[in-house]
Amino acid sequence: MVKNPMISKGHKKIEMVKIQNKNNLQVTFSKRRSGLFKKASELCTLCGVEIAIIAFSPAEKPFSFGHTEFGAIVNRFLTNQNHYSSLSSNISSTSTTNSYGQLHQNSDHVVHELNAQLSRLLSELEAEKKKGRELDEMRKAGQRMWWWESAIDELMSLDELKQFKASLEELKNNVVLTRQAHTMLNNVFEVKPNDFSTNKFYNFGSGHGVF
Amino acid sequence: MVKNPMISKGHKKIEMVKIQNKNNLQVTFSKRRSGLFKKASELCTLCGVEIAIIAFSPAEKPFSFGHTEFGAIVNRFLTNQNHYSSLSSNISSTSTTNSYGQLHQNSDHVVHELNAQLSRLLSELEAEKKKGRELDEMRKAGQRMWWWESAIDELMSLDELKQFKASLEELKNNVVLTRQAHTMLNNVFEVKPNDFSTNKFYNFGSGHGVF
DNA sequence: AACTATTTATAAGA
DNA sequence: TTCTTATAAATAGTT
Repeated sequence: MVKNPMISKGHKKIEMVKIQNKNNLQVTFSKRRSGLFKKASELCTLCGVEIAIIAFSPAEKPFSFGHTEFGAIVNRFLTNQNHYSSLSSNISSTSTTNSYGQLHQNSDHVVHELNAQLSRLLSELEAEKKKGRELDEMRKAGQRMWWWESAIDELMSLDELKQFKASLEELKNNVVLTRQAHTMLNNVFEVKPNDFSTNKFYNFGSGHGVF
Repeated sequence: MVKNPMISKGHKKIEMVKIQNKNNLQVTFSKRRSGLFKKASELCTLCGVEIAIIAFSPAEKPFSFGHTEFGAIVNRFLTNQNHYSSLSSNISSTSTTNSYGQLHQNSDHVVHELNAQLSRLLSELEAEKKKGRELDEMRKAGQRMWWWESAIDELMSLDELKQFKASLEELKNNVVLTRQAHTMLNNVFEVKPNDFSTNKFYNFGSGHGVF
């Protein structure tokens, strides 16, 4: 439309193939990740829905968009496995700091995310009142932000989850059990779906530590 | 078609608040979800990174964007628990029908639980990528599509995971064990982080079924 | 990090 | 639902 001596200073359409130049790739990732999270935030606000995103950067660093409880569930699971002190303290003390640190570097998007946070807070609070427990835990932990954008320290606990699973496999394959234990193991490993609401062995419906 | 040359038929800037009109909200959700997933797809292609998204529609229906392995890992986990016939078949055949009802009944918890699932699965995915084996299996299995967009039937197996976990808790609390079993159970429930690479009990590094 | 030409997304209407 | 189109928003290349 505008014709002047400085033609085509704007961008060109880019081919949809992996960017080879490392620097361009990093810049594009940052820009587009920000754009993606902004879009997600807007969609959450406009439609009142839940969205969670995990994106692994070219440097394999995980970035996420979502609810604070996202990582807290994993934390709670690990806590239930009796190593609360080593993991939970680490998570709660570092995630908040890192979240804010990263967020300050992206004030434009913080505005959007906080807007989404605020608009959703009211309706979220109502739902939480009915439930109560988990959100109270989060509040006590001081994690009051709804939306965050940061590397996910919590995900680094994957190794523990893998080890837990491996332990279960070993248990299944090798343990010598009493008859009672054998029955229970059968329940564990050959459980049938949709038939447990009245079975006392499976009534752990506290709402905590689902997995 | 054009009927009036310059009348404002185009869109207007919209306020970033929740849309009240149900119909508009649904339309906007669909459009923007598509846009979000497209952006994610482009980011994946351009930067060669992994991204996964879960978005819950206004009707609490889960939509996801991610790698095909996303759901495959869940199935693999369940399969490894030796109830393949009862669970996997159920998942593939009935979850589509039954799952939505379950979601409606426990949407709050499901959101949190799915988030936890997502975090684990993506971490798992990251681990798998480094090893490469699972990806190769998927390719050989003919699942060559990178990206998909659909309701997540695989995640509807969450109830089974909960029951599995509950069973483990019961086992931990009540089983009468041999010394060997007791040792193994201690390993399972009191496992210490980052200390298992040399422990034979935890050497299941086949690349399969990490969690 | 900021700028801007251009592409892309999308709100409203058909 | 899908298509169209005016306009808003995102962004590639540059400074």
